[in-house]
Amino acid sequence: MASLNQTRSSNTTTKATRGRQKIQIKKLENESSRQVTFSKRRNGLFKKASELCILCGCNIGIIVFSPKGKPFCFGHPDIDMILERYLSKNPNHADGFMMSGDDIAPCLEEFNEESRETLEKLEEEKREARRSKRKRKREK
Amino acid sequence: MASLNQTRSSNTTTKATRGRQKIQIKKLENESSRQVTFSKRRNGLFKKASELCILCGCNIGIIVFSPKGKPFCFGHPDIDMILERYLSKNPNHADGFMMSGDDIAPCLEEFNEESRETLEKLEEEKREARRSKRKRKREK
DNA sequence: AACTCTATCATTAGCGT
DNA sequence: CACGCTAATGATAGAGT
Repeated sequence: MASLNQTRSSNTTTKATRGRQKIQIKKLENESSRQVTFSKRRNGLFKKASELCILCGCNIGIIVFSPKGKPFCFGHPDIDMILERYLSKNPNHADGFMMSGDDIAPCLEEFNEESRETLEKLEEEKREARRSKRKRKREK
Repeated sequence: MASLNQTRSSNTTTKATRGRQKIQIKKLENESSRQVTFSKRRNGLFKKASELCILCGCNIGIIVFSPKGKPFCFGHPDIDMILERYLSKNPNHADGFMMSGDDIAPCLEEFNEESRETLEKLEEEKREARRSKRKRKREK
């Protein structure tokens, strides 16, 4: 049974599209693609939130200010209940788990190429390690 | 070139794992798997939010109350700024775009098997239509 | 600007540790 | 209970309409 894995090798067959391409997580400078991405990903985010609510029976509130400053909200059961509950429970915002966006990804302002590249190199190494591990496993 | 698509037919080769399985978006009744899913998906949600912030330069605040009532927050630049901005801009919560979780997916309480199945049948038909369309295209 | 489409990348269900 | 893994599902970049 011949390996058919690396068919699609190239040049004669033209693909319909290049499909999804990998992107860097950095500010989109092109105005219109930023707008498109904003819509798509905002929808994706709200969908994820909705699934989490249903799967785990939890309550979630999300407020998004678009680049232009327009607010978009998601809430289950509804955003105001979430806010009330949050504000009454955390009058001084003391307890509970708190995460700033900067914890996961560097802040926009402080973001620099070097640290991004370092992070990516690490991720790529991880993927590579995984790949070769899988390969070795198959060869056993 | 023989079709290799339906290899993996079965019984001799044992896979390491069954991999990710499709699930219904309905409340997880098993306590521990609900807890695991909650952690995983909450992290996923925060990551998505963080990427959206960076890509589009927008501000996002998220408040999640776990099934047990513990609050988890995400905020860029930080949750309190988002809340202040939201509350001052929308003192009576009138303008802006608002979405309840129920708009995307049926509310937990009102969720019934029948409507879920209907929705799924529709999705499946959509997928099927897409598949056959693709096939026809290939045959041209 | 909101849709569709496809190829590709990213997330995660179900197990093990 | 938080992590690691693999195979699968799910999200989406880029292009077209």
